[in-house]
Amino acid sequence: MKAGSIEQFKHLSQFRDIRDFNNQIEQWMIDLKSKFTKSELIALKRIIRFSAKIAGVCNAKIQTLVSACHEAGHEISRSTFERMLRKAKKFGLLIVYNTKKENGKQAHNVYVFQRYTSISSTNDVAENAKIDGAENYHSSFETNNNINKRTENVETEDTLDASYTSSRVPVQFRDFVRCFWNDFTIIEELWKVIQIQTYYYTYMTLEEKTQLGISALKQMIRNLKRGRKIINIFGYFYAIVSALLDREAQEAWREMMWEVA
DNA sequence: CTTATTATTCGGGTGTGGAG
DNA sequence: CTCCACACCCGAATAATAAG
Repeated sequence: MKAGSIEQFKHLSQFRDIRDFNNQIEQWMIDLKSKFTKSELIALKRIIRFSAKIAGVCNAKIQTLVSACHEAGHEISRSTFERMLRKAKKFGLLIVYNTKKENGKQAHNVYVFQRYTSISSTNDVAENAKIDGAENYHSSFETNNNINKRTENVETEDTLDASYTSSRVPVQFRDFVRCFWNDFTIIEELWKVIQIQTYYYTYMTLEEKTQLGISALKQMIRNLKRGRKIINIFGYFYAIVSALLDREAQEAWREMMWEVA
């Protein structure tokens, strides 16, 4: 891969836009926040900031990122940054591509953030996977293998994946759900909940409904990760959406009262 | 409070791959 | 061959936390 301006790495981006990227990062962070040290998180936040032009792609070299941290008042050493990158790579959060200059010389790296991958709703994801101390000696080769195996399993499952989702479901919503349930039936069911609940809210745009769905989903995922036992995700989802709509209606009502008064 | 244990960071050394 | 520019690794120094 040749070095050069960030424009030519556009195709590497895994995200529709910056909001999509931020959503994904938020999900990663729920799992990974505790896996990084304080300084590593500073480094991570910095590289995320540098990945805005093309959502999720960063072509700045490490030294640039390190000095950017220093300018922001955070004294981070290069080693710390590299450690963060190694960890992030191991978790599958990002992929590092090497580039070469025109003359074949080794050049800067391109860091590409990946979409969040969670196999199921079970909360053991955050529990096991102790990545520190002795396990540092595991080669990245090994880790990559594991990740490959996991994705393979998902792909060869009997159920049809998210790509079979009906086009009535907004893409944004579909892509968010698929991180957790890559199954078109679940995605369509969840979207149905939104449709039913917002049926009489004729003023709501599709965009607003999508955002409502995503924030309700986030809340559900958060609670699942905290270990809450949820018997029926659809029922739980329904309740969250209902609560969100109630709150919204209440606020709208209050605003109206203000206008009258 | 001081001391012991653990976690985190830093600096330097190693390896790679191409250029001069 | 050496040099450069980078990623990667390891041990010592330092910081944070627990124990006395």
